[in-house]
Amino acid sequence: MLDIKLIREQPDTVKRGLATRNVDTAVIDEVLKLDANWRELKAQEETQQAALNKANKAFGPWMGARKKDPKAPAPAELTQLLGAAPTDPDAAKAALGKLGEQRADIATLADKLMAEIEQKLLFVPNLPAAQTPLGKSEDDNVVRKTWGDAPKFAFIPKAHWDLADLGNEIGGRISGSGFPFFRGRLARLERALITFFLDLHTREHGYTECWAPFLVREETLRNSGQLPKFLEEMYRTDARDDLFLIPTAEVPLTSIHADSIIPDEQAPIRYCAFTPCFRREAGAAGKDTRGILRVHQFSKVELMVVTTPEKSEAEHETLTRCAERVLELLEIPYRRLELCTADIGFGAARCYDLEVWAAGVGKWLEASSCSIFTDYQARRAKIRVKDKEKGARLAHTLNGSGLACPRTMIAILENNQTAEGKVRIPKALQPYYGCEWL
RNA sequence: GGAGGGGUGGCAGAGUGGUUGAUCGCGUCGGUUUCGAAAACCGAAAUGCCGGAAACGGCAUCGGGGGUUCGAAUCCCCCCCCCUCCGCCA
Repeated sequence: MLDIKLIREQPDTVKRGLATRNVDTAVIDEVLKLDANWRELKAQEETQQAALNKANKAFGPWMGARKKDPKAPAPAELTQLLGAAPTDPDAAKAALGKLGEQRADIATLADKLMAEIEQKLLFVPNLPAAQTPLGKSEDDNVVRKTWGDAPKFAFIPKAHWDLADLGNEIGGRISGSGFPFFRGRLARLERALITFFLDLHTREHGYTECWAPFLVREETLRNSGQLPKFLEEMYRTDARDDLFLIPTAEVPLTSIHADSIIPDEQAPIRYCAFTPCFRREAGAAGKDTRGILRVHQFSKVELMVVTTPEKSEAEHETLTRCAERVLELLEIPYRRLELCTADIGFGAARCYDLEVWAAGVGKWLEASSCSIFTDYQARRAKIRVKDKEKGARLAHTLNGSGLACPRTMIAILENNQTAEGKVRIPKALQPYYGCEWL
């Protein structure tokens, strides 16, 4: 969520930023209007409340005094608030009750306005960082680096669906399209990849391994920004439980420190977790659907970091490097794309996509997305850091895939194939897979 | 699923309708003392929102939401979480 104070103080900056993301900035003016209204009502409410509090505080002692002397005069606070000295406690009660109702009416209005403001802000994405390149569409993303060489073949390389049995028919029968069913070699390869990813990040990159729930509450998805905006993308259980299947481990990981304050010296806190990811892909029907290019359930090892605003920018690079390292060890050619303002994710301020080269389909495929959210998620999830001099302030969060299995698997299959249709397992993965050839 | 017990400040733990933002202890920070430290003593210390240049003032917060009341940490209702026992089950 964006900072309401920033919207108040620098509405034009906010609008400019949002405009670069192709967001209709009218919402900012609506929020400003509601906010001005809200503040006025809130001030009224609090003034009234302050007066009532004073009067009520004096009430008890008055009752006590009347026990000794039934003629004890009403305290000044009461007289002042009511305009005249009340004759007896019951009259005072009635009068105070009326004033209390008036206050409650104002409070109800104020609360309604605030709810409206929040409802609007929940649909407003983060502001892009200054470094994020301006752009109108994904075509304006910028290639920041390229690693490795695309393999050369003396034959026409096959697509992954022609190299191994993806089990799409079986999966389709038991769950529907977009649910591959691996048996034998690919199942083992999937497991090898997951273990390899986790071992690398926990042993060499300093991430704490997590095993998180795959079903979460609505509130948890709100914390990390998937809800309320992306409801259509989410699998949801029925009303008995009303839980959501996570679209990424980012969701449970981001909420680990929700509603809490972390001492600065503990930052950065780095987590990684394997989870399956569930996505309805509601808007993407028919696009890149062959093989396992786009599926409803896939495995992913996610990296997630909570840190201070001071350290977050450097951490973004570190995190991205951790993901790139996986690709380098697996000898997969990749490029780092910096997403432009039109293409960065909802909560992100800045984002690198790592795309792997897949020789069979002849495309760059997104295998990782490394984002810095600045305080956007932290504000929703109420994650703060605290330092003696700087006091408490919102934390910064980051996350990135390290990596997603299907796209990594596609690259391995397609890039390492031989003329005979065999696939060589990358050296670093061989101990995990158990042999050199698939 | 059934029965019971709990959720209070960084931790621990009082408080059952009226100056309680909340006793005491531990921990933390500052000071006195000391060559230095420990101990002792004195003192400080929550978060959010609104107003203010600031000092500061106001409001809110005792798991969350609603209610009763002039007034709620304290009474009532709903929800969530944790613990114990029973049942069921991988």
